[in-house]
Amino acid sequence: MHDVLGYALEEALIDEIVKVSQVKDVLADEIILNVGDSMQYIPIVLEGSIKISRENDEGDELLLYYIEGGDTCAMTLQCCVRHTSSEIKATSMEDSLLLMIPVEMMEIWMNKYRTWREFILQSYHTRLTELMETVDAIAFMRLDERLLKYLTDQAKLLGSLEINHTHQQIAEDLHSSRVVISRLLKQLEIKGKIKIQRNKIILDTI
DNA sequence: ACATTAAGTGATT
DNA sequence: AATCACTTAATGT
Repeated sequence: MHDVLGYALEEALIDEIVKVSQVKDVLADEIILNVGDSMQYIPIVLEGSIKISRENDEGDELLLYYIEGGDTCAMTLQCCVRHTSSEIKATSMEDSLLLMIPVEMMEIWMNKYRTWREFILQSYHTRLTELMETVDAIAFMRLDERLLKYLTDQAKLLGSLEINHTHQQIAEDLHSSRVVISRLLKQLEIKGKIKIQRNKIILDTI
């Protein structure tokens, strides 16, 4: 744990974190938090990666951003502090390790530890920056560009050039339809940017 | 061998 | 770029 958080947080705080929080194992593609759920814990990703997406009542989805090692989710913090239910859905992208911190510690540590305040503010900032990046992508990029960005982002995050998703899953993340994604992927394959296999897409470079 | 699920295709809006 | 209707291919039992 020290390797992920130690650089940012002071010793006394880390000691407290160890005392009150618990570690949770999640498997790949597990839904950690659904829209409407409420949170008793602030999760911090120790290992692995989490995907944060928006979802409406019809089940339409849109990927917002990812959370990696050492990061926490701004939206979750928000819904913890205000005791409202979640506006977002969190899904693990691979087997991951989460550090679950009881909500009530949030306020106490905000007053007590400067490094905790900075950690939380920093987290808000990076989440907001990432969110703007995806807004840009949706507003200004053509779908084929967005798709390629999606693929390279996944590859970077999972540290693998192979992406084990069906066209359907990709379509859901990008809020498009399966046929459209299939066709765009075919075009990318013809251009030599990717190779397509069943349940799998391979890029030759990031 | 058969059923199920993923991916490809042509036509239409 | 989305949707429909249909085909083909891959995979599990």
